[in-house]
Amino acid sequence: MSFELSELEALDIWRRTSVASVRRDAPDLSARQMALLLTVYLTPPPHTVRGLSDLLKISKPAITRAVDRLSELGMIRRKIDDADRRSVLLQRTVKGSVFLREYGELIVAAAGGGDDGDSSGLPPHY
Amino acid sequence: MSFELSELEALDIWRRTSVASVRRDAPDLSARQMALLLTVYLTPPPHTVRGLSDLLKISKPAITRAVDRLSELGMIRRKIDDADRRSVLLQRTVKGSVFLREYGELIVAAAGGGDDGDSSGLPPHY
DNA sequence: GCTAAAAGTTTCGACAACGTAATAATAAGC
DNA sequence: GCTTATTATTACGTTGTCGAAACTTTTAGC
Repeated sequence: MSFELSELEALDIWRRTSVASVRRDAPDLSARQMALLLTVYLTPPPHTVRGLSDLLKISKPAITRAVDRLSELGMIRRKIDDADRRSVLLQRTVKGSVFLREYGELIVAAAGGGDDGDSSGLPPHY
Repeated sequence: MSFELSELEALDIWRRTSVASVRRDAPDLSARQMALLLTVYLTPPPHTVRGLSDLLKISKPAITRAVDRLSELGMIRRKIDDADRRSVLLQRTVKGSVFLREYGELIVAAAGGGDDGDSSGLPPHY
């Protein structure tokens, strides 16, 4: 039962974070794009299209498109690997760091704040 | 500094969950769709298009489209409000409950499991 | 060097989602 | 009851994304 509660709590933190992010007018990233972005920022390099394709079990063109999108948003950068010029290394950017830092703050606020305060972005009757 | 670590930990849990969900071939929901779905399931009804539009600060057509998509996936259901037949009440479905229950399990696993085991879906070299 | 393999991207037709504006359908004001 | 307001959806033109297959560039095999 405490396991049950824990799942519900986890989902509710996820909800508060998602709602706060959407309300902030943050870019409407898909689950794939978010998973890719987080992987590039939080796991050790190098990050290649092929590697991410295997990790996320998504086709390479889908990775290319996600990188296209995240590049347009300035959150990721392509760099040709000098050691193997077929490969493209995916690198972090300042803008992406800022975005994820703020996202982390949202999660922490959603987890720590509980249901008090205004941090959840919910109207009073909720 | 512990605050810093907490944010990083939070983001890493988010990463493991997102990666696991994508690898599972779960539907590639956008942040908006996920926020809408979680709100319908975790906050008290009634849930209307108008209400969600205000809550998420998104246009009503965008809500309608998100509901269209989630309805196609069988995760949500429309029901006309008998008290005010202009309004549409958004209701849960079995399929949506199952999806979110499993999602909650993914979060709990990502948070509790740490970096041991195979639950993160990461290849050995990560 | 020449062929085969590998890494990424592009192309294709099809579908999904955007914001704004226009349109049903219903309720409220008086 | 007739007008006005409200709720939700549809129409529109544009842009983003999909999987599968074709293509480009570079490396590896020998």
